[in-house]
Amino acid sequence: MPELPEVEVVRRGLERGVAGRTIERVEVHHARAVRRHTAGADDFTALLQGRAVLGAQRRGKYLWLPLDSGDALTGHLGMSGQLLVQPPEAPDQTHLRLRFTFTDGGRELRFVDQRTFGGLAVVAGGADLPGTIEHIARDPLDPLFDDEAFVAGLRRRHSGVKRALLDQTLVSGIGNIYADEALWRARLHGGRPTEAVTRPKARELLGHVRDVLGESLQQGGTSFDALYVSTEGVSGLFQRSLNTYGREGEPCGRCGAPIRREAFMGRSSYSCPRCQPRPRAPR
DNA sequence: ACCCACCCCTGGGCGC
DNA sequence: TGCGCCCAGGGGTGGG
Repeated sequence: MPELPEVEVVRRGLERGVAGRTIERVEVHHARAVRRHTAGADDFTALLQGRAVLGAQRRGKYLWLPLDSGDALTGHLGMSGQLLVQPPEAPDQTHLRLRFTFTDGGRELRFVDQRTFGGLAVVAGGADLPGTIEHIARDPLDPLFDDEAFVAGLRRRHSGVKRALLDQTLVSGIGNIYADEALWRARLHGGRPTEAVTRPKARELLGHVRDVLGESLQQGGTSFDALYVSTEGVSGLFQRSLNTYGREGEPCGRCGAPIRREAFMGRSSYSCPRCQPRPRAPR
């Protein structure tokens, strides 16, 4: 599951469901799920068994569980990953990749991932901020996010606004859905050159990003289908509030013009052709 | 710096 | 029914 609201929903579920518990056993059902743990699956399990989970942290779309060893169990959900907290008797999911049982004999943690773009790894000494995640910027809901640094960084770039929003080293947590939604609110086409975005407009855009992420989080995130669920298997509701994403041909909620879809970076961008006019030389 | 093409996968929907 | 496309909230890499 991809973007910040959905990942934050999962983080909260992990905080409630596994923090304070001690891992008893780890089962690797699919090697790809631990491919980022370069020392291999056996090393992965050895570093986890008997370790207590101290909490659940997030940076952008990356998650990590600090352990009492000082290491961190890091994870990224990719396009279709789920971290579920399930009773041991619950039947195995079709795409169950990893299972973690706990010494208290309670609910298991399961990593389920249809497309296997996601994965977990143990990062040595990474309890505070795993080294593999250091390159990720803070997200706009992070109290330490620096608004003015974002505004300056955006305007310093030579790129398109949407590319910049999707660049996790500039600002994290934004993916295809929330980039399109924030751009619609800001009446900006994603191809607008970043240099041409005024300081006030950049601040306004950031405000819309923050709003849309926050509103979605309150709704439990966006769930078009059963792939995007909380640790309890619950779907979010924000798809009802989307203004552009996935709504090609439907009327813009502001002006009524049919929402357009354009190819972008091998995927799709949705925007209002009237509220978000294409720049002369889109990027 | 930046951009692109391409890689990693599975499955659902669609046209034929 | 089945096949071949296209599409999907991710990121990383290597070459230009």
